[in-house]
Amino acid sequence: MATIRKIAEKAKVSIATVSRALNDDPKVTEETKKLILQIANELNYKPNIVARNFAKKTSNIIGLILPDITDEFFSELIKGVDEVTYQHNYFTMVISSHRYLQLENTLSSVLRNGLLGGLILLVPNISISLKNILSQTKIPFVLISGGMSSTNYDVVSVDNYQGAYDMTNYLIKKCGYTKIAHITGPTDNDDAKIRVKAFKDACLENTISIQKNFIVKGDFTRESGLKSGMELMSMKNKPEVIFAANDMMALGCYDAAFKKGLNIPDDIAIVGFDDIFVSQYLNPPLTTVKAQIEDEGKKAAELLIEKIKSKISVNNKPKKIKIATELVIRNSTKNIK
Amino acid sequence: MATIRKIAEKAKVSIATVSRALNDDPKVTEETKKLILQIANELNYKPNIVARNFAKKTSNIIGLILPDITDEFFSELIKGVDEVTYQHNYFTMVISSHRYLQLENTLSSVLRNGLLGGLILLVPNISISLKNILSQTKIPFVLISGGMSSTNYDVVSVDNYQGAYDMTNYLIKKCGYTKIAHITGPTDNDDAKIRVKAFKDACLENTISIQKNFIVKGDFTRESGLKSGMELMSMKNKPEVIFAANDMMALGCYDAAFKKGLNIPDDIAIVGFDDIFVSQYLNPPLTTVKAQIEDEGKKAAELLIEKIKSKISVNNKPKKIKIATELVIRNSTKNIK
DNA sequence: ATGAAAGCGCTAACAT
DNA sequence: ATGTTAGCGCTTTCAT
Repeated sequence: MATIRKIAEKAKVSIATVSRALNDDPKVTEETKKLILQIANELNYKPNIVARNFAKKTSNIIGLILPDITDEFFSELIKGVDEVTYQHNYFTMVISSHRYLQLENTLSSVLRNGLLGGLILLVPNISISLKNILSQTKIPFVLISGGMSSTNYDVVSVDNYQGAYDMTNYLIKKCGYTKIAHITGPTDNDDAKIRVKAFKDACLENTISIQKNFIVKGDFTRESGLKSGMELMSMKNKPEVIFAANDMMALGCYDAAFKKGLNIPDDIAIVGFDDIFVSQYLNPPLTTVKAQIEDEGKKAAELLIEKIKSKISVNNKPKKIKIATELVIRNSTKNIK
Repeated sequence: MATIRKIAEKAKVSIATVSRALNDDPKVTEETKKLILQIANELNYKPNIVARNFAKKTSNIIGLILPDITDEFFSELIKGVDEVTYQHNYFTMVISSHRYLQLENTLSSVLRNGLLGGLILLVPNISISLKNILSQTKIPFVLISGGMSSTNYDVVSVDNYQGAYDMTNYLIKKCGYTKIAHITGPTDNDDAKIRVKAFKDACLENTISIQKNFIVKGDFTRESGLKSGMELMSMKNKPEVIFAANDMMALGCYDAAFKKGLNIPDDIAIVGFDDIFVSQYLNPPLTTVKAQIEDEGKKAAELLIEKIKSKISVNNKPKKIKIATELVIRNSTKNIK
């Protein structure tokens, strides 16, 4: 395997010059640079990245920590991240926070083993223990998380508020619904929290009163959608439409409607959030909120690399990037005005 | 940041001893080992993996090279791989072979930059140029690929033959269809090739004659499924059932049936291969062939790690692992006997 | 059982 | 503009 030493010998220069030439140092003559590059090419030289990272005490590997679940949009997210890291000559390392190990453990080992030059962290919320760990690390990171609240971190997030707000508004203003239920996500999930908030705000601003029992708890799974959907559909005075905090739960509501023998949208309308692949194929196709997840990955990676490259401006204000959402109107709702 | 040197000082031993203790070398006294471990713990020492890999000229990072497309099962595959690499103290690095760069370029840089200790490679087929590159590398690898033909490589593959054979058999024997069409995948895709082969074999063995124009080319996309489906459904003497080589194309056939005003399965039956998430939600739910993709990832990773750890037995026969498939009977076919 | 020292391939002062 | 050299943190001979 060719090393800079071999190149140096062949070119009759020092390894330092070779290193400089390879790194395009302007202090090297064009002539020698050309020679060295040519020899490197002949020898089919590939720099040893491990040695380089080790010597520079940096790393061009970016970690992407994902929860230990399979989610449809992970591959989109990975793709987005990888696309921009790749363009900047970084590598992407996908790391699951495994069930046996809490996120905290995964993090604290990964943050200090020298492997990573930066970190993108997908978390349901920004907990105290997370803050503790993150406060100890020197490597740049950005969070992907639903809430971007008051933290000091750089975070990119789907614009949950706008998305849920628009949807609720659409339900009220365009469709004319007044009896609107909401199935929430997990209580510790920031995306979910913000979606309820926006839902409530939109109702209030349209002077739609929110029945307490029209807001029921879910956990983002299809099963919980089924369960909560059943609950809602069994009420004597049932809602006209159910806004599930994500599409998977909307799916569960479809199951519930089927069980109840209710027609969508005539007997009960259903909408979701996410626009997962299946949603367009449901019967009827699901009205939902779509976010560009690949874009979220890209934005996170861009922000991270910017942070890495400008270590100076570490005291910049934390950046909060929102990924725009868009309403996808299909046939699970109708105009009842 | 604590290093072995600091630990050595505190423990009043040499760094060599610390290194040994940390690596559980039996030559170190239990006593000193205990002391060193305790100090390491106090200092919150984390080994620098980059330094270790560099010194040992090995790497505990396993590369997983994926094509530059988003596919639903990538995240399952990644999960499977990561689960076992993690258990063996390896990391998983996901690498897309980017569109600008051919797989060959991605590979040849990644194979020699020292970053990876092993490689899992997902490829549509095993081309000559791929063989050329792989023949030059010293790092252990395993392929995930449809065909496992005559190559000298370790490869894990979905059992395409059995899956497609079973499906065809089911169509003939259980349902009683005799006019069966097949939409193939891309011509250079080994999974696709084997599926056609199995389809033909099963027809022949059941003395079902195969009309030439009943085998039409597709490319695994929904659009091609629509196109080929239209073609098939427009024939004066159209097939009773279409076996699409994957679910995405079956989806396209659903679109075609809709356009043609044909009822599934009464006017035309449709089956697929893969069992992607959406298939169960189609109307009617799609009969298809399912493979455990997460398992495929696990198997690939296990095989790779086995290879890495037993560098000696490099001359072993290449292993060929098949991931079992299972028929998922839903309602896009019916008994016409 | 432990220590001394070389070295992995590269970068980055510091000379010249 | 180029060379010399130390050193990144660790493993691994080779001594002892």
